[in-house]
Amino acid sequence: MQDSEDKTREAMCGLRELPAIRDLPDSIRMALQAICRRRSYEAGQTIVEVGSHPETIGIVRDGILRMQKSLPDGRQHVVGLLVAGDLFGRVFDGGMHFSVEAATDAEIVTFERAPFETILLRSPELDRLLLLSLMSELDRARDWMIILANPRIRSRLAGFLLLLCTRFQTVDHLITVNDHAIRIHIPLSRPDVAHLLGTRVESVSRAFHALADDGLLKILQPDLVEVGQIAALTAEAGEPDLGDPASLERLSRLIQKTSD
Amino acid sequence: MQDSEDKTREAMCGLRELPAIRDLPDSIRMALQAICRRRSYEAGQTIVEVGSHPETIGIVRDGILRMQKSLPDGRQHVVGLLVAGDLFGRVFDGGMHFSVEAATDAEIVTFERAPFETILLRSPELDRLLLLSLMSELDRARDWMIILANPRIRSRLAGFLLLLCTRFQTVDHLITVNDHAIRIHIPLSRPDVAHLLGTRVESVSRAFHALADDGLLKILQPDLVEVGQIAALTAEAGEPDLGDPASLERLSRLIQKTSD
DNA sequence: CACGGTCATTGATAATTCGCAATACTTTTC
DNA sequence: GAAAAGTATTGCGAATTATCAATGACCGTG
Repeated sequence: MQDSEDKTREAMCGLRELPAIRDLPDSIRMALQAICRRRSYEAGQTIVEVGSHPETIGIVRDGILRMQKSLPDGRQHVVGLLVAGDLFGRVFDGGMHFSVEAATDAEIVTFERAPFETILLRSPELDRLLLLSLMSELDRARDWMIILANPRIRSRLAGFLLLLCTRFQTVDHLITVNDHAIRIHIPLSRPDVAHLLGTRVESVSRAFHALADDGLLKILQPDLVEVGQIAALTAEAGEPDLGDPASLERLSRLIQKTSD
Repeated sequence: MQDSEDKTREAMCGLRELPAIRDLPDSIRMALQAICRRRSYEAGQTIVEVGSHPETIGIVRDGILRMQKSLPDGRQHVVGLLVAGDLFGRVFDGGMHFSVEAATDAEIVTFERAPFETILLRSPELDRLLLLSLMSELDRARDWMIILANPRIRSRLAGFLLLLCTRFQTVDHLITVNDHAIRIHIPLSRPDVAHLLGTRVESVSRAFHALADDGLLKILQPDLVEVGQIAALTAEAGEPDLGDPASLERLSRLIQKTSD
Protein backbone atom coordinates (compact mmCIF):
# COMPACT_ATOMS: atom_id res chain seq x y z
CA MET A 1 0.00 0.00 0.00
CA GLN A 2 2.84 2.30 0.86
CA ASP A 3 4.20 1.59 -2.56
CA SER A 4 1.11 2.67 -4.39
CA GLU A 5 0.83 5.79 -2.25
CA ASP A 6 4.38 6.67 -3.20
CA LYS A 7 3.54 6.17 -6.81
CA THR A 8 0.61 8.48 -6.44
CA ARG A 9 2.79 11.14 -4.96
CA GLU A 10 5.37 10.58 -7.65
CA ALA A 11 2.72 11.00 -10.28
CA MET A 12 1.18 13.98 -8.55
CA CYS A 13 4.27 15.94 -7.74
CA GLY A 14 6.40 14.79 -10.62
CA LEU A 15 9.65 15.56 -8.89
CA ARG A 16 11.53 13.87 -11.71
CA GLU A 17 10.35 16.53 -14.10
CA LEU A 18 11.55 19.44 -12.00
CA PRO A 19 14.88 20.75 -13.29
CA ALA A 20 16.11 21.64 -9.84
CA ILE A 21 15.18 18.36 -8.22
CA ARG A 22 15.82 15.98 -11.08
CA ASP A 23 19.54 15.72 -10.54
CA LEU A 24 19.40 15.02 -6.82
CA PRO A 25 20.36 11.53 -5.61
CA ASP A 26 17.49 9.06 -5.59
CA SER A 27 17.48 8.79 -1.82
CA ILE A 28 16.98 12.51 -1.35
CA ARG A 29 14.36 12.73 -4.04
CA MET A 30 12.47 9.88 -2.41
CA ALA A 31 12.61 11.61 0.95
CA LEU A 32 11.28 14.79 -0.59
CA GLN A 33 8.62 12.83 -2.40
CA ALA A 34 7.29 11.56 0.91
CA ILE A 35 6.59 15.09 2.12
CA CYS A 36 5.61 16.78 -1.10
CA ARG A 37 2.22 18.06 -2.01
CA ARG A 38 1.00 19.46 -5.26
CA ARG A 39 -1.18 22.55 -5.39
CA SER A 40 -2.84 24.48 -8.15
CA TYR A 41 -3.47 28.19 -8.21
CA GLU A 42 -5.33 30.40 -10.58
CA ALA A 43 -3.86 33.61 -11.93
CA GLY A 44 -4.13 36.29 -9.29
CA GLN A 45 -4.36 34.02 -6.28
CA THR A 46 -2.11 34.69 -3.33
CA ILE A 47 0.19 31.83 -2.42
CA VAL A 48 2.18 33.32 0.45
CA GLU A 49 1.16 36.37 2.46
CA VAL A 50 3.73 38.98 3.33
CA GLY A 51 4.81 38.85 6.95
CA SER A 52 3.42 35.37 7.34
CA HIS A 53 5.49 32.56 8.74
CA PRO A 54 5.00 30.02 5.99
CA GLU A 55 5.36 26.43 7.07
CA THR A 56 6.13 25.25 3.61
CA ILE A 57 8.92 25.45 1.08
CA GLY A 58 7.72 25.60 -2.51
CA ILE A 59 8.98 24.83 -5.97
CA VAL A 60 7.27 26.10 -9.08
CA ARG A 61 6.21 23.29 -11.37
CA ASP A 62 4.44 25.22 -14.04
CA GLY A 63 3.34 28.77 -14.66
CA ILE A 64 4.74 32.02 -13.36
CA LEU A 65 4.68 33.43 -9.86
CA ARG A 66 5.49 36.96 -8.88
CA MET A 67 7.00 38.11 -5.61
CA GLN A 68 5.70 41.45 -4.50
CA LYS A 69 5.44 43.88 -1.70
CA SER A 70 2.27 45.70 -0.77
CA LEU A 71 2.58 49.44 -0.49
CA PRO A 72 0.57 51.56 1.90
CA ASP A 73 -1.57 52.99 -0.90
CA GLY A 74 -2.68 49.49 -1.85
CA ARG A 75 -0.47 49.18 -4.90
CA GLN A 76 1.77 46.19 -5.34
CA HIS A 77 5.43 46.34 -6.13
CA VAL A 78 6.90 43.40 -8.02
CA VAL A 79 10.37 42.43 -6.85
CA GLY A 80 10.90 39.26 -8.81
CA LEU A 81 9.44 36.47 -10.88
CA LEU A 82 9.51 32.74 -10.29
CA VAL A 83 9.28 30.13 -13.06
CA ALA A 84 9.45 26.35 -13.26
CA GLY A 85 12.17 24.98 -11.02
CA ASP A 86 12.48 28.07 -8.84
CA LEU A 87 12.41 27.67 -5.10
CA PHE A 88 10.66 29.98 -2.69
CA GLY A 89 9.91 30.12 1.00
CA ARG A 90 12.09 30.34 4.04
CA VAL A 91 14.29 27.88 5.83
CA PHE A 92 15.61 28.40 9.35
CA ASP A 93 14.17 31.83 9.40
CA GLY A 94 11.32 34.13 10.19
CA GLY A 95 8.55 35.58 8.10
CA MET A 96 8.52 36.38 4.45
CA HIS A 97 9.20 39.97 3.55
CA PHE A 98 7.25 39.65 0.35
CA SER A 99 4.09 37.99 -0.79
CA VAL A 100 3.94 35.47 -3.60
CA GLU A 101 1.10 35.45 -6.12
CA ALA A 102 0.31 33.49 -9.21
CA ALA A 103 0.93 35.64 -12.28
CA THR A 104 -0.53 32.95 -14.51
CA ASP A 105 -2.37 29.76 -13.65
CA ALA A 106 0.30 27.83 -11.79
CA GLU A 107 1.18 24.45 -10.38
CA ILE A 108 3.52 24.27 -7.45
CA VAL A 109 4.93 21.56 -5.24
CA THR A 110 5.27 22.29 -1.55
CA PHE A 111 7.18 20.61 1.24
CA GLU A 112 6.46 20.92 4.92
CA ARG A 113 9.10 23.07 6.42
CA ALA A 114 10.29 21.01 9.38
CA PRO A 115 10.91 17.73 7.54
CA PHE A 116 12.38 19.67 4.63
CA GLU A 117 14.94 21.18 6.96
CA THR A 118 15.73 17.75 8.33
CA ILE A 119 16.37 16.43 4.85
CA LEU A 120 18.36 19.55 4.07
CA LEU A 121 20.73 18.89 6.95
CA ARG A 122 21.35 15.38 5.64
CA SER A 123 21.82 16.24 2.03
CA PRO A 124 24.78 18.23 0.76
CA GLU A 125 23.27 18.14 -2.71
CA LEU A 126 19.98 19.71 -1.68
CA ASP A 127 21.85 22.17 0.43
CA ARG A 128 24.02 23.13 -2.47
CA LEU A 129 20.95 23.52 -4.62
CA LEU A 130 19.48 25.96 -2.14
CA LEU A 131 22.69 27.94 -1.91
CA LEU A 132 23.06 28.18 -5.66
CA SER A 133 19.44 29.16 -6.00
CA LEU A 134 19.84 31.95 -3.48
CA MET A 135 23.06 33.20 -5.03
CA SER A 136 21.55 33.34 -8.46
CA GLU A 137 18.52 35.19 -7.11
CA LEU A 138 20.87 37.61 -5.46
CA ASP A 139 22.71 38.22 -8.71
CA ARG A 140 19.43 38.85 -10.44
CA ALA A 141 18.28 41.24 -7.77
CA ARG A 142 21.50 43.20 -8.21
CA ASP A 143 21.09 43.24 -11.94
CA TRP A 144 17.69 44.72 -11.23
CA MET A 145 19.29 47.39 -9.13
CA ILE A 146 21.52 48.42 -12.00
CA ILE A 147 18.63 48.46 -14.41
CA LEU A 148 16.55 50.58 -12.08
CA ALA A 149 19.40 52.98 -11.48
CA ASN A 150 19.26 54.06 -15.09
CA PRO A 151 17.57 57.44 -15.33
CA ARG A 152 16.07 56.87 -18.78
CA ILE A 153 12.94 54.79 -18.95
CA ARG A 154 13.78 53.52 -22.42
CA SER A 155 17.02 52.11 -21.04
CA ARG A 156 15.29 50.56 -18.07
CA LEU A 157 12.80 48.90 -20.36
CA ALA A 158 15.58 47.60 -22.61
CA GLY A 159 17.33 46.19 -19.55
CA PHE A 160 14.11 44.59 -18.39
CA LEU A 161 13.64 42.84 -21.72
CA LEU A 162 17.25 41.63 -21.65
CA LEU A 163 16.74 40.24 -18.18
CA LEU A 164 13.66 38.41 -19.37
CA CYS A 165 15.73 36.96 -22.23
CA THR A 166 18.49 35.60 -20.03
CA ARG A 167 16.16 34.47 -17.29
CA PHE A 168 13.47 32.79 -19.32
CA GLN A 169 15.18 31.49 -22.41
CA THR A 170 14.57 27.92 -21.28
CA VAL A 171 10.96 28.57 -20.34
CA ASP A 172 8.40 27.65 -22.96
CA HIS A 173 5.97 30.26 -24.18
CA LEU A 174 8.05 33.10 -22.81
CA ILE A 175 11.01 33.20 -25.14
CA THR A 176 10.74 31.74 -28.63
CA VAL A 177 13.21 32.03 -31.45
CA ASN A 178 11.59 32.26 -34.87
CA ASP A 179 11.97 34.01 -38.17
CA HIS A 180 15.26 35.82 -37.55
CA ALA A 181 14.05 37.16 -34.24
CA ILE A 182 13.31 36.47 -30.60
CA ARG A 183 9.81 36.81 -29.34
CA ILE A 184 9.46 37.76 -25.72
CA HIS A 185 6.23 37.23 -23.89
CA ILE A 186 5.98 39.65 -21.00
CA PRO A 187 4.35 37.83 -18.10
CA LEU A 188 3.26 41.01 -16.33
CA SER A 189 0.48 43.49 -16.82
CA ARG A 190 1.38 47.02 -17.82
CA PRO A 191 0.82 48.38 -14.31
CA ASP A 192 3.13 45.71 -12.93
CA VAL A 193 5.81 46.53 -15.46
CA ALA A 194 5.38 50.18 -14.65
CA HIS A 195 5.84 49.65 -10.92
CA LEU A 196 8.75 47.34 -11.52
CA LEU A 197 10.51 49.94 -13.64
CA GLY A 198 9.63 52.72 -11.27
CA THR A 199 7.34 54.64 -13.57
CA ARG A 200 3.75 54.75 -14.86
CA VAL A 201 1.89 52.86 -17.50
CA GLU A 202 1.88 55.86 -19.84
CA SER A 203 5.64 56.13 -19.74
CA VAL A 204 6.01 52.40 -20.27
CA SER A 205 3.80 52.64 -23.31
CA ARG A 206 5.77 55.56 -24.69
CA ALA A 207 9.04 53.75 -24.04
CA PHE A 208 7.83 50.65 -25.89
CA HIS A 209 6.81 52.68 -28.87
CA ALA A 210 9.97 54.74 -28.79
CA LEU A 211 12.02 51.53 -29.00
CA ALA A 212 9.72 50.30 -31.77
CA ASP A 213 10.14 53.55 -33.72
CA ASP A 214 13.90 53.12 -33.55
CA GLY A 215 13.56 49.61 -34.96
CA LEU A 216 14.80 47.89 -31.82
CA LEU A 217 11.66 45.83 -31.51
CA LYS A 218 8.21 45.19 -32.90
CA ILE A 219 5.14 45.26 -30.72
CA LEU A 220 3.06 42.30 -31.83
CA GLN A 221 0.76 42.54 -28.85
CA PRO A 222 0.98 44.61 -25.70
CA ASP A 223 2.58 41.66 -23.95
CA LEU A 224 4.47 40.17 -26.89
CA VAL A 225 7.44 41.86 -28.52
CA GLU A 226 9.86 40.73 -31.18
CA VAL A 227 13.53 41.63 -30.94
CA GLY A 228 15.72 41.33 -34.01
CA GLN A 229 19.11 42.26 -32.67
CA ILE A 230 19.87 41.64 -29.06
CA ALA A 231 22.99 43.76 -29.37
CA ALA A 232 20.93 46.84 -30.12
CA LEU A 233 18.99 46.32 -26.92
CA THR A 234 22.12 45.94 -24.83
CA ALA A 235 23.42 49.16 -26.32
CA GLU A 236 20.20 50.89 -25.34
CA ALA A 237 20.35 49.41 -21.85
CA GLY A 238 23.89 50.72 -21.51
CA GLU A 239 24.95 47.72 -19.45
CA PRO A 240 26.88 45.14 -21.46
CA ASP A 241 26.84 42.43 -18.86
CA LEU A 242 23.24 42.49 -17.83
CA GLY A 243 22.25 39.04 -16.79
CA ASP A 244 24.52 36.44 -18.26
CA PRO A 245 26.48 37.73 -21.28
CA ALA A 246 27.02 34.17 -22.48
CA SER A 247 23.27 33.62 -22.56
CA LEU A 248 22.79 36.69 -24.68
CA GLU A 249 25.42 35.55 -27.16
CA ARG A 250 23.78 32.19 -27.39
CA LEU A 251 20.49 33.91 -28.16
CA SER A 252 22.12 36.06 -30.79
CA ARG A 253 23.59 32.97 -32.44
CA LEU A 254 20.16 31.37 -32.40
CA ILE A 255 18.79 34.33 -34.32
CA GLN A 256 21.57 33.95 -36.87
CA LYS A 257 20.92 30.25 -37.21
CA THR A 258 17.23 30.56 -38.00
CA SER A 259 17.97 33.18 -40.60
CA ASP A 260 20.26 30.83 -42.56
CA MET B 1 54.46 24.22 18.13
CA GLN B 2 51.14 23.58 16.50
CA ASP B 3 49.54 25.04 19.56
CA SER B 4 51.36 28.32 19.38
CA GLU B 5 50.70 28.61 15.69
CA ASP B 6 47.02 28.19 16.39
CA LYS B 7 47.22 30.87 19.01
CA THR B 8 48.84 33.17 16.53
CA ARG B 9 46.06 32.56 14.09
CA GLU B 10 43.50 33.04 16.82
CA ALA B 11 45.06 36.35 17.71
CA MET B 12 45.44 37.38 14.10
CA CYS B 13 42.04 36.48 12.80
CA GLY B 14 40.11 36.99 15.99
CA LEU B 15 37.28 34.73 14.96
CA ARG B 16 35.82 35.02 18.43
CA GLU B 17 35.16 38.68 17.85
CA LEU B 18 33.25 38.20 14.62
CA PRO B 19 29.51 38.36 15.25
CA ALA B 20 28.75 35.81 12.56
CA ILE B 21 31.35 33.29 13.66
CA ARG B 22 31.26 33.79 17.40
CA ASP B 23 28.24 31.61 17.99
CA LEU B 24 29.45 28.62 16.01
CA PRO B 25 30.40 25.45 17.92
CA ASP B 26 34.00 25.38 19.08
CA SER B 27 34.93 22.52 16.78
CA ILE B 28 33.82 24.41 13.69
CA ARG B 29 35.43 27.63 14.77
CA MET B 30 38.69 25.77 15.32
CA ALA B 31 38.50 24.22 11.89
CA LEU B 32 37.93 27.62 10.36
CA GLN B 33 40.73 29.04 12.42
CA ALA B 34 43.15 26.60 10.85
CA ILE B 35 42.47 27.93 7.37
CA CYS B 36 41.88 31.58 8.08
CA ARG B 37 44.08 34.41 7.08
CA ARG B 38 43.84 38.05 7.97
CA ARG B 39 44.37 40.75 5.39
CA SER B 40 44.40 44.51 5.48
CA TYR B 41 43.30 46.82 2.73
CA GLU B 42 43.46 50.55 2.32
CA ALA B 43 40.48 52.58 1.22
CA GLY B 44 40.07 52.24 -2.51
CA GLN B 45 41.91 48.96 -2.93
CA THR B 46 40.25 46.19 -4.91
CA ILE B 47 39.70 42.99 -2.97
CA VAL B 48 37.92 40.84 -5.54
CA GLU B 49 37.89 41.47 -9.27
CA VAL B 50 34.68 41.10 -11.18
CA GLY B 51 34.51 37.96 -13.27
CA SER B 52 37.35 36.42 -11.33
CA HIS B 53 37.08 33.00 -9.80
CA PRO B 54 38.02 33.84 -6.25
CA GLU B 55 39.52 30.97 -4.30
CA THR B 56 38.64 32.50 -1.00
CA ILE B 57 35.59 33.21 1.11
CA GLY B 58 35.83 36.38 3.13
CA ILE B 59 34.37 37.92 6.24
CA VAL B 60 34.66 41.58 7.04
CA ARG B 61 36.36 42.18 10.37
CA ASP B 62 36.50 45.93 10.37
CA GLY B 63 35.78 48.75 7.99
CA ILE B 64 33.36 48.96 5.09
CA LEU B 65 33.52 47.21 1.74
CA ARG B 66 31.45 48.02 -1.28
CA MET B 67 30.33 45.62 -3.96
CA GLN B 68 30.20 47.18 -7.36
CA LYS B 69 29.94 46.56 -11.02
CA SER B 70 32.13 48.24 -13.61
CA LEU B 71 30.27 49.92 -16.44
CA PRO B 72 31.61 50.23 -19.98
CA ASP B 73 32.25 53.94 -19.58
CA GLY B 74 34.54 53.26 -16.67
CA ARG B 75 32.11 54.30 -13.96
CA GLN B 76 31.39 52.02 -11.07
CA HIS B 77 27.98 51.07 -9.88
CA VAL B 78 27.59 50.22 -6.20
CA VAL B 79 25.20 47.32 -5.55
CA GLY B 80 25.75 46.82 -1.86
CA LEU B 81 27.83 47.47 1.20
CA LEU B 82 29.54 45.02 3.55
CA VAL B 83 30.32 45.71 7.19
CA ALA B 84 31.77 43.75 10.08
CA GLY B 85 30.46 40.20 10.14
CA ASP B 86 29.27 40.16 6.55
CA LEU B 87 30.29 37.29 4.32
CA PHE B 88 31.32 37.55 0.71
CA GLY B 89 32.67 35.29 -1.98
CA ARG B 90 31.29 32.24 -3.70
CA VAL B 91 30.83 28.67 -2.68
CA PHE B 92 30.16 25.84 -5.10
CA ASP B 93 29.91 28.28 -7.93
CA GLY B 94 31.58 30.20 -10.68
CA GLY B 95 32.94 33.68 -10.92
CA MET B 96 31.86 36.78 -9.09
CA HIS B 97 29.50 39.05 -10.94
CA PHE B 98 30.67 42.03 -8.98
CA SER B 99 33.93 43.37 -7.67
CA VAL B 100 34.57 44.12 -4.02
CA GLU B 101 36.54 47.16 -2.94
CA ALA B 102 37.46 48.71 0.37
CA ALA B 103 35.32 51.80 0.98
CA THR B 104 37.32 52.60 4.08
CA ASP B 105 40.50 51.07 5.43
CA ALA B 106 39.44 47.54 6.14
CA GLU B 107 40.45 44.33 7.81
CA ILE B 108 39.08 41.09 6.49
CA VAL B 109 39.51 37.42 7.26
CA THR B 110 39.65 35.01 4.35
CA PHE B 111 39.31 31.25 4.11
CA GLU B 112 40.56 29.09 1.29
CA ARG B 113 37.61 28.00 -0.70
CA ALA B 114 38.10 24.24 -0.96
CA PRO B 115 38.63 23.53 2.75
CA PHE B 116 35.90 26.01 3.60
CA GLU B 117 33.48 24.02 1.50
CA THR B 118 34.59 20.83 3.22
CA ILE B 119 33.90 22.33 6.63
CA LEU B 120 30.61 23.69 5.31
CA LEU B 121 29.45 20.21 4.37
CA ARG B 122 30.20 18.99 7.87
CA SER B 123 28.65 21.84 9.78
CA PRO B 124 24.92 22.51 9.78
CA GLU B 125 25.56 25.62 11.84
CA LEU B 126 27.96 27.19 9.37
CA ASP B 127 25.68 26.15 6.58
CA ARG B 128 22.75 27.78 8.26
CA LEU B 129 24.81 30.90 8.78
CA LEU B 130 25.52 31.08 5.07
CA LEU B 131 21.89 30.55 4.16
CA LEU B 132 20.69 33.22 6.55
CA SER B 133 23.36 35.60 5.32
CA LEU B 134 22.29 35.09 1.71
CA MET B 135 18.62 35.45 2.52
CA SER B 136 19.16 38.67 4.38
CA GLU B 137 21.28 40.03 1.52
CA LEU B 138 18.50 39.09 -0.81
CA ASP B 139 15.97 40.96 1.28
CA ARG B 140 18.17 44.00 1.31
CA ALA B 141 18.69 43.85 -2.42
CA ARG B 142 14.92 43.80 -2.87
CA ASP B 143 14.50 46.69 -0.52
CA TRP B 144 16.95 48.48 -2.78
CA MET B 145 14.81 47.67 -5.76
CA ILE B 146 11.82 49.30 -4.14
CA ILE B 147 13.83 52.36 -3.18
CA LEU B 148 15.20 52.70 -6.68
CA ALA B 149 11.77 52.28 -8.22
CA ASN B 150 10.65 55.52 -6.64
CA PRO B 151 10.58 58.24 -9.28
CA ARG B 152 11.44 61.09 -6.91
CA ILE B 153 15.06 61.49 -5.96
CA ARG B 154 14.17 62.96 -2.58
CA SER B 155 12.25 59.80 -1.77
CA ARG B 156 15.05 57.58 -2.98
CA LEU B 157 17.50 59.47 -0.79
CA ALA B 158 15.20 59.17 2.21
CA GLY B 159 14.90 55.43 1.57
CA PHE B 160 18.65 55.17 1.28
CA LEU B 161 19.15 56.84 4.65
CA LEU B 162 16.55 54.55 6.24
CA LEU B 163 18.32 51.54 4.84
CA LEU B 164 21.58 52.77 6.31
CA CYS B 165 19.82 53.16 9.68
CA THR B 166 18.44 49.63 9.77
CA ARG B 167 21.54 48.07 8.30
CA PHE B 168 24.22 49.82 10.28
CA GLN B 169 22.65 50.62 13.61
CA THR B 170 24.98 48.17 15.30
CA VAL B 171 28.06 49.42 13.47
CA ASP B 172 30.15 51.95 15.32
CA HIS B 173 30.89 55.27 13.73
CA LEU B 174 28.10 54.88 11.20
CA ILE B 175 24.99 55.36 13.29
CA THR B 176 25.15 57.20 16.59
CA VAL B 177 22.27 58.32 18.74
CA ASN B 178 22.90 61.61 20.52
CA ASP B 179 21.11 64.76 21.51
CA HIS B 180 17.57 63.82 20.50
CA ALA B 181 18.71 62.69 17.09
CA ILE B 182 20.41 60.04 15.02
CA ARG B 183 23.59 60.86 13.20
CA ILE B 184 24.22 58.89 10.06
CA HIS B 185 27.66 58.71 8.57
CA ILE B 186 27.39 58.01 4.87
CA PRO B 187 30.22 55.67 3.92
CA LEU B 188 30.12 56.56 0.24
CA SER B 189 31.35 59.44 -1.83
CA ARG B 190 28.79 61.65 -3.52
CA PRO B 191 29.42 60.09 -6.94
CA ASP B 192 28.88 56.64 -5.43
CA VAL B 193 25.64 57.73 -3.78
CA ALA B 194 24.56 59.28 -7.05
CA HIS B 195 25.19 56.09 -9.02
CA LEU B 196 23.52 54.01 -6.34
CA LEU B 197 20.41 56.17 -6.45
CA GLY B 198 20.42 56.29 -10.21
CA THR B 199 21.12 59.98 -10.59
CA ARG B 200 23.96 62.53 -10.58
CA VAL B 201 25.85 64.30 -7.86
CA GLU B 202 24.08 67.59 -8.50
CA SER B 203 20.69 66.02 -7.96
CA VAL B 204 21.90 64.26 -4.83
CA SER B 205 23.11 67.55 -3.47
CA ARG B 206 19.82 69.24 -4.27
CA ALA B 207 17.89 66.36 -2.69
CA PHE B 208 19.93 66.59 0.51
CA HIS B 209 19.33 70.28 0.81
CA ALA B 210 15.67 69.92 -0.07
CA LEU B 211 15.26 67.48 2.82
CA ALA B 212 17.23 69.82 5.05
CA ASP B 213 15.04 72.78 4.06
CA ASP B 214 11.98 70.78 5.04
CA GLY B 215 13.52 70.07 8.43
CA LEU B 216 13.84 66.35 7.87
CA LEU B 217 17.56 66.40 8.51
CA LYS B 218 20.57 68.60 9.17
CA ILE B 219 23.67 68.40 7.03
CA LEU B 220 26.55 68.54 9.51
CA GLN B 221 29.08 67.51 6.88
CA PRO B 222 28.63 66.27 3.35
CA ASP B 223 28.87 62.71 4.66
CA LEU B 224 27.28 63.21 8.06
CA VAL B 225 23.61 63.98 8.52
CA GLU B 226 21.43 64.22 11.60
CA VAL B 227 17.87 62.94 11.56
CA GLY B 228 15.46 64.03 14.26
CA GLN B 229 12.38 62.05 13.43
CA ILE B 230 12.72 58.78 11.65
CA ALA B 231 8.99 58.76 10.99
CA ALA B 232 9.28 61.84 8.82
CA LEU B 233 11.88 60.10 6.68
CA THR B 234 9.74 57.01 6.25
CA ALA B 235 6.87 59.22 5.17
CA GLU B 236 9.12 60.87 2.60
CA ALA B 237 10.36 57.47 1.41
CA GLY B 238 6.77 56.37 0.97
CA GLU B 239 7.56 52.80 1.97
CA PRO B 240 6.57 52.04 5.56
CA ASP B 241 8.36 48.74 5.79
CA LEU B 242 11.68 49.63 4.34
CA GLY B 243 14.26 47.46 5.94
CA ASP B 244 13.13 46.15 9.29
CA PRO B 245 10.24 48.17 10.76
CA ALA B 246 11.11 46.89 14.23
CA SER B 247 14.61 48.30 13.87
CA LEU B 248 13.26 51.68 12.96
CA GLU B 249 10.96 51.72 15.95
CA ARG B 250 13.84 50.82 18.19
CA LEU B 251 15.79 53.75 16.78
CA SER B 252 12.84 56.07 17.29
CA ARG B 253 12.59 54.97 20.91
CA LEU B 254 16.31 55.63 21.32
CA ILE B 255 15.77 59.18 20.18
CA GLN B 256 12.98 59.60 22.71
CA LYS B 257 15.12 58.17 25.47
CA THR B 258 18.05 60.52 24.97
CA SER B 259 15.72 63.48 24.91
CA ASP B 260 14.37 62.63 28.37
C1' DC C 1 50.74 80.52 3.14
C1' DA C 2 49.84 80.42 -1.48
C1' DC C 3 48.96 76.91 -4.94
C1' DG C 4 46.61 73.33 -7.36
C1' DG C 5 43.50 69.73 -7.09
C1' DT C 6 39.31 67.45 -5.77
C1' DC C 7 34.80 67.60 -4.18
C1' DA C 8 30.26 69.80 -3.02
C1' DT C 9 27.17 73.23 -4.14
C1' DT C 10 24.54 76.52 -6.91
C1' DG C 11 22.60 78.53 -11.25
C1' DA C 12 20.37 78.24 -15.70
C1' DT C 13 18.60 75.83 -19.63
C1' DA C 14 17.31 71.69 -22.17
C1' DA C 15 15.35 67.24 -22.03
C1' DT C 16 12.61 63.90 -19.82
C1' DT C 17 8.99 62.38 -17.31
C1' DC C 18 4.69 63.04 -14.57
C1' DG C 19 -0.12 63.33 -14.19
C1' DC C 20 -4.46 64.10 -15.89
C1' DA C 21 -7.77 63.78 -19.64
C1' DA C 22 -9.28 61.96 -23.76
C1' DT C 23 -9.27 58.47 -27.28
C1' DA C 24 -8.58 53.85 -29.30
C1' DC C 25 -8.34 49.04 -28.77
C1' DT C 26 -9.52 44.40 -26.67
C1' DT C 27 -12.07 41.41 -24.08
C1' DT C 28 -16.18 40.24 -21.50
C1' DT C 29 -20.99 39.97 -20.94
C1' DC C 30 -25.55 39.66 -22.05
C1' DG D 1 -23.67 40.91 -32.33
C1' DA D 2 -23.99 45.09 -29.43
C1' DA D 3 -22.99 47.18 -25.11
C1' DA D 4 -19.95 47.48 -21.25
C1' DA D 5 -15.78 47.07 -18.86
C1' DG D 6 -11.12 46.93 -18.76
C1' DT D 7 -6.68 47.94 -20.85
C1' DA D 8 -3.47 50.41 -23.89
C1' DT D 9 -2.28 54.42 -26.25
C1' DT D 10 -1.91 59.43 -27.29
C1' DG D 11 -1.87 64.57 -26.21
C1' DC D 12 -0.44 68.28 -23.50
C1' DG D 13 0.84 71.48 -19.61
C1' DA D 14 3.33 71.13 -15.20
C1' DA D 15 6.88 69.30 -12.47
C1' DT D 16 11.17 66.96 -12.08
C1' DT D 17 15.55 65.86 -13.46
C1' DA D 18 19.70 66.01 -16.63
C1' DT D 19 23.34 68.59 -18.27
C1' DC D 20 26.69 72.08 -18.68
C1' DA D 21 29.07 75.82 -16.49
C1' DA D 22 30.59 78.38 -12.66
C1' DT D 23 31.41 79.22 -7.89
C1' DG D 24 32.74 78.06 -3.35
C1' DA D 25 34.71 74.82 0.26
C1' DC D 26 38.17 71.62 1.63
C1' DC D 27 42.70 69.10 1.51
C1' DG D 28 47.25 68.03 0.72
C1' DT D 29 51.55 69.82 -1.38
C1' DG D 30 55.25 72.59 -2.21
